Amino acid sequence: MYRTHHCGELRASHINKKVTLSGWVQKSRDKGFVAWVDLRDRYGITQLVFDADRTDEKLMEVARNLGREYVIQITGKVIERASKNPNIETGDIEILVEALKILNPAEVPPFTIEDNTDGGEELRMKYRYLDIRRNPVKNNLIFRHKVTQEVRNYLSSIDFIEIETPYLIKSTPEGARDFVVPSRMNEGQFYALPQSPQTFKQLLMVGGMDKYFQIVKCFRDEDLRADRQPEFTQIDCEMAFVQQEDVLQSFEGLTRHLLKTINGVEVDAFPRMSYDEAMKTYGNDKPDIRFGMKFGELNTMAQHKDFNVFNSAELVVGIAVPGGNSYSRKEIDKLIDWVKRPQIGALGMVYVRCNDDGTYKSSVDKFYDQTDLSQWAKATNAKAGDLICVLSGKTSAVRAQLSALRMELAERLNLRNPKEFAPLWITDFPLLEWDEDTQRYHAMHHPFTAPKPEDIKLLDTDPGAVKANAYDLVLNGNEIGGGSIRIHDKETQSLMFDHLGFTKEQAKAQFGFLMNAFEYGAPPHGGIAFGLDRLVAILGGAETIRDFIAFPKNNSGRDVMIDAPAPIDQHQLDELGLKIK
RNA sequence: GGUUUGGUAGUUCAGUUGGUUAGAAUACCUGCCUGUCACGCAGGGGGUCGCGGGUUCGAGUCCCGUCCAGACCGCCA
Repeated sequence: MYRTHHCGELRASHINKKVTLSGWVQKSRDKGFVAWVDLRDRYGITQLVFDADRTDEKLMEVARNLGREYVIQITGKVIERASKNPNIETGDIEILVEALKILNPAEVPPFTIEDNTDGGEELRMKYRYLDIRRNPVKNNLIFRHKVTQEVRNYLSSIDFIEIETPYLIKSTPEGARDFVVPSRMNEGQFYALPQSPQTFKQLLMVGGMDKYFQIVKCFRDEDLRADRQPEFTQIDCEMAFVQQEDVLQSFEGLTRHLLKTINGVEVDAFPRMSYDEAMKTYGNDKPDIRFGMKFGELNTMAQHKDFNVFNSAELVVGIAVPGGNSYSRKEIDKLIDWVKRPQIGALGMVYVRCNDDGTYKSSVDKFYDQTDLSQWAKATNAKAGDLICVLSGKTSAVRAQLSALRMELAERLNLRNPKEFAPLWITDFPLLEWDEDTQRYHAMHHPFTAPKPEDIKLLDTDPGAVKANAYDLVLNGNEIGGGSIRIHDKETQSLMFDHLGFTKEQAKAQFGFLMNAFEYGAPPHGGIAFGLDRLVAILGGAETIRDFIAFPKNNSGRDVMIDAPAPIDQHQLDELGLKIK
């Protein structure tokens, strides 16, 4: 037997008990007359004591030579500490060791296994198995387990069934790039890994499994970010015989359950906002509504003077920065430089200082008087002491720029409190989106999303104006879930493929199985998928999802621990009938 | 594909205007220490300054190229 107890459970009530513990050497402190060793496992730390008076001389010598991260097993007696440590759970007791066995010695680890490690990101990823021994990483993985367990509990309690769908499926041209897998038995042919189990869950609805969910890996071969991995986990869900309202209610329930059980937070009914309103008010389809700084559109009150920059702009829009009037000229110039960075791309920024005496001082005083500026202040909801930042230009670009500025300023002003949770439904997304590169419309969500019935007539005349029964769930400025009511009849589906530029033959080749299924009694259905990694990170109050993934990939999609991806043998290539150029 | 920041001891970093033998902290090793728990004290070892080229009397420092890593833009139905 390797252990009778774990390293986090012994208390004063165990005094005089003989116990066996196994774990890793966290640290030893040798005072000469006495030496202590902190023994660590997943559950905590227990102090071992070796004492010149009470410990055998040979054992004392072994204890002195233990290195960090040695795996050892000890047997000894639980005794009361002469000086207690109130900072740890087991701080009242220690183990007077009688026998010690080194189960496995260890090299000195490349970084310290402590909460505040000295190791950098890259090194920790290379030795992720050591990183996982550290509390912050370990606790994040346990946290993730709790979240997934609550998801399964809740969805099961309302009759959802978890069903696995295949990983080796077919590549489709729409959407993200696929990861492809060559087939040895079918030379020259390829599977693709799913970007989501979308069509399979719809087929499960046709199959009568009217409430399905799955916690499932999905794969997208696109460039990475701090919150994006090439393989990621979704909580994928679908329901039959439902309208949009049913889906929103069910998954508002799930989200509320998670906030309550995981974070102990009770949230009121989630507010809802149309896509158009979100874009107009926040310049963004995933607004963080924990703070204000709403957009004020200024076209009517800024395009009547000789300021050509504004007069020629499609949109003039501003936000009020709380307390921003205290910024120095230099700080404002820096802000202007910030929005002019290529990543943001604004050509410039007009600002208005809102003085405490109710007057205004702007960078465009040559063109606008106090009356104009006071109207701007009203439109942006600016108070005395604020700073109004105004951008202008093409609508879509300006909204993106001002939205980026809004988030940056909120970050600087500490308005993004990770302990506060502000969920928000965004509804009524456009069905289609114009793509400049390919000069055609693309599905904004995916090609199975149902147009709003009343908008179908617009498909031929004004495709961009057609709205869909599609929705996103936004939490603190992050899209944590998105879904839609799906098309469930063959006619509408083939109409959609038409508008997306598929020929009849292409549609049949790609999605014939789905069109066929729709001929055999497909029920009305819809669903949603949550990004689990991101959801867990946000509930955990962190911004980077890598901290909540046991073995994540780096910025260039590499696993630096196993050094993947890697070339394969010529033999393997030959078997697969592949040739590297 | 683009913009940008970085790469110096095991690790995290400093290194000024180009100038003597490249430093600190921590980790590691040795010794001391009668209750430590971020133990303390004394001492010690440890460097291809990412790589290649160039400018210069002289390059960690300047220039060019390249590799690697991070953040962001494009991309992510």
